[in-house]
This record gives sequence, structure tokens and C-alpha cells, in this order.
Amino acid sequence: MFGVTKEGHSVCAHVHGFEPYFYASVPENFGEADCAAFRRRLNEEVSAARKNAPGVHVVDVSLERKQSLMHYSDVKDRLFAKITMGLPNMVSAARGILEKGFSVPGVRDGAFTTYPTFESNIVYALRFMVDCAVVGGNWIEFPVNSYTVRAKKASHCQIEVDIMYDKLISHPAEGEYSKLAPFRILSVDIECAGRKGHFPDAQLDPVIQIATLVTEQGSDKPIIRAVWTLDTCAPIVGADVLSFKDERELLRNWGNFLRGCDPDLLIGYNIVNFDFPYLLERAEKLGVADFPYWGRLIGTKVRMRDTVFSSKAYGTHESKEISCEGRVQFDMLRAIQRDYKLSSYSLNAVSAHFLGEQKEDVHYSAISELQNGTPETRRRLAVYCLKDAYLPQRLLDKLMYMYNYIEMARVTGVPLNYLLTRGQSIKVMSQLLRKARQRNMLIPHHVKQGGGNVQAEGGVAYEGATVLDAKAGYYEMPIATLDFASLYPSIMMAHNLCYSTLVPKDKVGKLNPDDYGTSPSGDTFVKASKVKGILPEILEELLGARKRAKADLKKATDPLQKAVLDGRQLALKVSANSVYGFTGAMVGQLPCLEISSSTTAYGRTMIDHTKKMVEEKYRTVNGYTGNAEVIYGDTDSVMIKFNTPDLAESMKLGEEAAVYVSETFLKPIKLEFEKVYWPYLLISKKRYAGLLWTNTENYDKMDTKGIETVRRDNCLLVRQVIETVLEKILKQRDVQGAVKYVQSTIADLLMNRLDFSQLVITKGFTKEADSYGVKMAHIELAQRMRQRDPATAPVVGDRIAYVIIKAAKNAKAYEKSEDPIFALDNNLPIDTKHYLDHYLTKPLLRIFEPILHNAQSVLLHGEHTRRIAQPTPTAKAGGIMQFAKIRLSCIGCRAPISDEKMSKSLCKNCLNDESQHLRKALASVNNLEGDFNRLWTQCQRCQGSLHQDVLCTSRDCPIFYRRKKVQKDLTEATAQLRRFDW
DNA sequence: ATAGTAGCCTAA
DNA sequence: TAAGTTAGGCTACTAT
Repeated sequence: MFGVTKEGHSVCAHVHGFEPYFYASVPENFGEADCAAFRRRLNEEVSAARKNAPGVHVVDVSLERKQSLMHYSDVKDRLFAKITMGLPNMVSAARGILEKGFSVPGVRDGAFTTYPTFESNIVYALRFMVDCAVVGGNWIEFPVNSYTVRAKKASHCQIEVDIMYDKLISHPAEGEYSKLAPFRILSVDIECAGRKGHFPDAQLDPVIQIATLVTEQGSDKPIIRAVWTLDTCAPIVGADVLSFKDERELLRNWGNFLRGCDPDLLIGYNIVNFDFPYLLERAEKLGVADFPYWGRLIGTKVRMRDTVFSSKAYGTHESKEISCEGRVQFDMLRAIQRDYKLSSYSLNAVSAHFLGEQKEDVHYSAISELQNGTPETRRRLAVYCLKDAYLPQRLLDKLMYMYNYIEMARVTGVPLNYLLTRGQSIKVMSQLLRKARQRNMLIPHHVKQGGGNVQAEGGVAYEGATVLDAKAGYYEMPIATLDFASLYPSIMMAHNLCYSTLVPKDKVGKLNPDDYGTSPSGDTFVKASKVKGILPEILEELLGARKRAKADLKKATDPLQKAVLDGRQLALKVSANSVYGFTGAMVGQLPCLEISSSTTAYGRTMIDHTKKMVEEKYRTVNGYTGNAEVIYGDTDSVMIKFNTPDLAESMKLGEEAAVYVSETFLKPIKLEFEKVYWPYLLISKKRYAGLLWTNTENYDKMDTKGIETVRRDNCLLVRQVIETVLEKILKQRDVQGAVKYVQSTIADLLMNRLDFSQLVITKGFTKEADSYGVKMAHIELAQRMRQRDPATAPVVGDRIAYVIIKAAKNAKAYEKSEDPIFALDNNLPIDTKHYLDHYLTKPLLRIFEPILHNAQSVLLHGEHTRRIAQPTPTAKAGGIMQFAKIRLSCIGCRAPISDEKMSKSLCKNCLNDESQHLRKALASVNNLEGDFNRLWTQCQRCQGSLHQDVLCTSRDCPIFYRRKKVQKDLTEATAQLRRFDW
């Protein structure tokens, strides 16, 4: 075990005596005497499976009485063999043999027998943690006299001890023990010098800089700010600069620093996929033999291998797994990808989003130039590199990542690094194992069904929630919303749904009807009065703990304590909600569709029941102002129009209805009055917007669900237009203003007055390119980019940004997609009409149609839809414009100039007003120069220096696109100006 | 032209 | 080996 004391000393503890083991179910007549024969036979089989590896693999077989977690049974204990193995990695071999079956002399007359196994798929570290009540990120005490200090150290840690596993004391995260340890956090960023036009390749291109920031958890100032540079570098205030002539020396020196610093956490942005692999590959290439020792164990090299993580919720991500004993690699990119849904995950975009701060984005091709310049240009690069090491630390602090992730580890019991490298299910499994252990229960190893698909092709395994039909429309009366609090957890608790309470179909008859309940999906579970389920118990504890955390949070004054508690309540909520998903995960550790389908089935009856009760009670015949109508509802909510224009009355009725309906449900199921929407625009199922009121004084905010404004796959233009239109309609109640705004925006779009940043669409690259069945705009673009530059082309898991450019008339959208930077550099014209017809029209009509009866004609026909002429490329030719011939046209009236002897600038008619046209051209250049200078300065400010060239080419920055556009316009205007004779 | 559906992303 | 769930709107592609 590795850790840190509260004084900040790193600790390595060699924990001894804990052996890997698992269980197998054995016949009741299996005797003590059979254990020896069983052990011998199993050992033979394991040896054979391990290519006749000699030795004792199966250390011990003993008998214990336990209960299976699966199914309710009146038999309270059954016979299990506890099988102890010599090495952790032997468990899976033994499991395979037992599940396939073998024969043991004396057991069932030596007949071939299969043995179901239990807890045989638990990794050794987690097994240890569960048994010793150790959770990720908690405090462990080594009592006096229980350990010995090592004289000859095997690690780089400051303190190194030996201890027996049963001597250590694990403290629950309460009181003093809820504090976070003063972890040492090392943030890193590297720069490499790629060859011209190529992305850096570790086989060829040197590492030229490594910026490193060391911070102690809880402190807001770094202890160390340093940059290792290849070649000289001018000094940087507040940072140590270590310059090296030789790249090998640079690497060696940084490696020594890493070991000496001995950090607990390694952070950075995309470190696991770029910086770390690059450093390791580079050192290998250069033969720096003493470099790859990053872990805390002396003499243990880091090992690197490719891994793929793939889940429906998190998507597919390829990455490198780097073993580094005793240090957690916490890649901020991974964390943010998991926790936030953003259009772009570049460090720049993420910093802008969370820190409100842009960073300059220096293209990899510009880096070599800086490196090959002077000490000053290398200093420039070093400052940039330091910033990239600093930002991940800032993000870690800003997003309270240490608090949130440590609390998640503590609540669910998994080690910290699981939270970024593993899925949701291991967290539920960890809790299940701990709870089962308390109850003397064993978790069966779920044997995956081989052969055909368990689940219908493209279909689903079981029925989910009800979404009530949406009575679409614009509601000017208040709409009250009732929600079930933690619906699925509360259903599982109320009906005692669990593996251990599920009654097999053929056993139901034996039970007293008072002791069980049958769910609407036809599955039977015993009631809590008979035996309480483990899942309900876990959920109760999670939700109870969350209530306490929230109460403590209210009382807390210390900001650090608040952060811990807020992290905890969040972790508890997320954990409670993922229990249901775990039972329904067909490709998970222990799926139980009886539980998940019963949960959703109860939910379906409940929302129907709620709708019925509300609509039956709240009627004029019962003395209410109006007849209530449920206009919509999804899973756990109902939206009610009480048919009163009065906000206060709606709220009162909402509260009353919540209590009235809640009474008809079992505890702890509770329907709550949450909020009122007023006004409310219901577009369809899962799509609505409204002003949200929780008091009668002021609305809280505009709430938008499912509409384009909250979808990442729309361009900024669409999101902004829809957002503004909704605000004008709902907040300002100014439909005419909304119409005017739409008309002027459409005009701007068609007149090409919008910059690229508003037109960039992003979509996820979700699976390998060749497994796409249909051609898609973003995937086709990714392929084209791969041809241009394989090193920087998007890969699976990335989000791909593109714009739609003009192409031949009937070109498919996937032929018109283009990388915004490429389009900008090559002057490719945007297909503005495509944006209007395909992205803007329908969303606008969906919003306006319930409000404006002639929406179509008002919004989409008329003066503002006239476009400026733009050249359309004739050949497809990858969308690149083919200029046939440039003809001069009059600057004043655009008429072709036939008589070139007259003037290069104006036609005969306009020549009369030459001075006026010249003044106009001059003014235009002046204006554009002013605009350009302002944008340039803004970019300089962002890069932190007003004396240096702007190098930034950030796909995520609107200023960048605007600067580029103005630059282009300026070039054009200057060219026109030159045509005048003056 | 039209119907069916793959793929994306969201609601809950 | 490990990977939370289903419902549903919408766009664009593709076969008919």
C-alpha cells in the first residue's frame, strides 16, 4: 500500500499475509475429508492448465457455511468450499476448471461435477480492500508495535514499513478522518519539435521542453514551477529554468527530479495518451536506460500497453495504460470527458469554459521555429509550456476534483484510479461485496451466456419508463410539475427488490401470500418483513448518508469541509442512481432483469396512477378553479395544467396534489412538488422550454430541455438563435421582437456576415470508421483529414468539428463537410443556404408554429432571405474552388469593366463620383484595420505579451475566426484600394 | 417521392 | 477482460 501521512511524508507499507481466495458451492455431503482430495485434484488441473507448472497453486481448501446472494431461500446456509490460491492470477485458472467441471475421487463417487463459483472474479486488490474495510482515499492506522520499519528500503518513499494485513486499522471517513491527505500533485506538459508539416513522432523528433508544477493538496500555490529546456532559454520570473545541451541529459534529469519529488498524483492534460507515452518512447529510442523508473518501487520499470475503454455512456476511448506503482495518474482530459458534456475537449476550450480564460493554441508546426530561434523564442515556448502544466492544476482546483473523486472513492470503496479507468459497475460491485460480507453472503460469479446475442439485435432487453404523450403547444397558464424523488431507488426500497429477495417462479407457491409481492412485470420478491434485501439496504444507507451530508453541508462554515461534504453528497446521489443500471446491465457482472424490469414496471404504473388521480380530483365539480389536465410527463414527472392563470394557486395545488398522491404509495416513495413552468412551450416528448418558478416573486431561470440550445451537435448560430428567440418569447413576451431578430440573423447568414465560429458543427467520432454503415459528414471528413495528415486526424472518441461548404448542386452533406481551419486557409465558401435550410428552418418553425399562425411566411420569405451571389464551384474536386478567370468589375456598381483603358477601378458612370468611391474604399480599409488591430491586441493579451507575434490557431476561439476573417477582408479591401489611381 | 433506419445526443 | 439502463426526437442516408 502507498500513501501519505498527515505531515506529508510518503509511505510504503508492505502488507503481508493476505492470500487470494474464492468460493465454490459444494454438495451438502462434502466432508472435511474431501477437502484434501479436492485440493490435490484441483491443483493437478491448475498445474496442467498452466503448462504443467509445478508447485502448490491451490494452497488450501476449507469448508464454510454461507448463503448465496442470488434468490430468496428459506435455507439460511449452505456448504461452500473456500479455495485459497498461491498467487492472485491463479484464481481465474481455478475458476475455469471448477465451472467447466472435473472429477474428485470420493466426491459424488468420483463423478464428473461442475462447481459454481462465487466471488471468483474479484481482483486481488479489491478483495483485500473489502476484507480489511479499506476504501479508496481513506486513512489507515498502523498501531504502535504492529509494524516494523524497514532498514533497507525497496521504495522511494520516506517511510517504509512491514505489517501483517490484520494489524492495520482502517478509519471510516468521519470527523478528523474525513480530511484529505496533503497529497503531492505533479502536473506536467511537454513540447516536442516536429519536422515541418508533421506531427511529432517519438522515433524522430526530440522532446524540447518539460514543464512541471508541484502542488501540495489544499494549497493554492505551487511549491515548484520549473521547466526543463533543450538548448538555452531566457529566464522566467517565478519559474526555474533548467537548460540542457543534450536531450538525454534533459530526460535523465527530469526523471531524477520525479523520483526525488515523489509525487502521489501525476496530472496533466492528455498525459496518458500523449506526454507520458512520448517521454517513454523517446527515452527508449535514445537509450536512456535509467529513465523509465517512475514508480515508487526501486528498480521497477513502468510498463506501457494499449487499452480500449468502451461503454454506451462514456463512449469508446483508446489509450495507453502505464503502470506506475504508488502514483495515481489523473488525466484531466479523461476526467472532464467523463463528467461534462462539451462540444470541444481541447485544453483551450475547457479552460475557457471553466476558468473563463483562453489559452493560446500554438500549432505544432510553429513550435520548431520557436525552438530553433533564440533564447527569447525558447522562453516564449517555455512560458506557453508552463501554462499548459498550470491549467490542469487550475482545473483540478476549480472543479474540486480531489474532493469529489476522493469522496467518490470513499463512498463506493474503490481505489482512486478506478474512477477514471473503470466503469460504473465496479463501484456498485464494490459496495455489494462489502454488504454481502456483513451478511455472510456470497456473490455468484455470473457466467456469460455463450453463443448468440443475449439481447435482440439493436433492440432492448426489457421495457423502460413511460413517457406520457405530449400535448404540444404554447401554454400561457402556469404548469405545475410534480416529481418522484429518486424514483428508482425508492421503488427498489419500497418493494424490497434485490437479488436476495427474488423468489424463483417455481418456489412462489411455497410462500405465504402475505410475505411477498409480485411486480407488474410478474416477478416475485419477498417483503422486507421476511428478509430485507441488500440492494435496498445499500440504497437506504446511500440516501441516508446523503441527507446527513446535505445537512452537514448547510451547517459547515469551513470551505474545505464544505467541499468535502458537497463532493460526498454528489457521490452518494450518483451511486444510488447507478444501482438500478447495474442490475439491468446485460454485459455486466451480475445482471438481474427481474429487478430492473420490475423497477421500471412499478414506475410505469406509478406515473399512470399519478396522472389519473390528479385529473380525477382537480375538477370544477370538486370545487376547483378549473379541470386539471396532465399535459406531459416523463418517467418520474407529471406536468399539470390546473387551468388557473394564478401562479400562487398553481403552486398551492401542486403542493397539495403531491401530498395527496404520495399518500397512496408505499414508503419511501414520495411525489414532490418541485416547480411551476410559466409560460411553457411544449414542443414534443423530451423537448420543452419554460420559465421556471419556485416562488411567486421572481422566476428562477429559463429551463430548456432537449431543444437545439442544449444539444452539442448544433452549430453556435442555431443554438444562439433558438436561445435568443426563446428568451424574447418567454421572458420578454415579445414575439414581434423575436421575429425581427430571426429575420435579421437570417439576413446576416445569407449575406455572409457571420464568422466561422458560429457555423462550426461538432459531432462525436463514436466507433471505428469502417464499422459505419452509412456515410456521415463528420466521419467522411475524418477520413479526408487522415489522408492529409494521419498524425493529427481525429481518432475514435474525439469530437470532430466541421463546417458545410459550397459544392456542386446535388452534393451530399458528407461531401460538403470541411475542417474549419482548412476551409479558412483555402478560402472555401460556406454554404449559408444549407445552414438555413437544414439547421435553422425546422427548429425555428417548431418554436414559432404554436405561437404564430403564419410562421413559415413571416420568417422564411421576404427581403431578408435574399442572398449575395457567391461563386459556386462546378467540379466536386474536394470542394476546392476553381477560379476560371478573374474579371474586373466596377467597385462602385459591380458592373464589368470593359474598357480597361478608362480605369482599373470604376466604370464610366461611376467614374464621375470617383472621389466619393475612393473615400469609401479608404474608410473601409481604415475600419478593417481598426477591427484587425483590436482583435490582434486581444489575441496578444490572451497569449500574455503585447510585444510578440500572435501564433494562436485555436479552432475553439471565436476571436481567432474573427481575426482571420477581418484579415481576409482587409486584404481584399486593400487590393481594391490599390486599383484607384491616386 | 417515400419509407425505413443508422447514428447522435439528449431526458430521465 | 470489461463495458450502468430505456425512450425518443431529429437529420441524413439509402433502398424501394
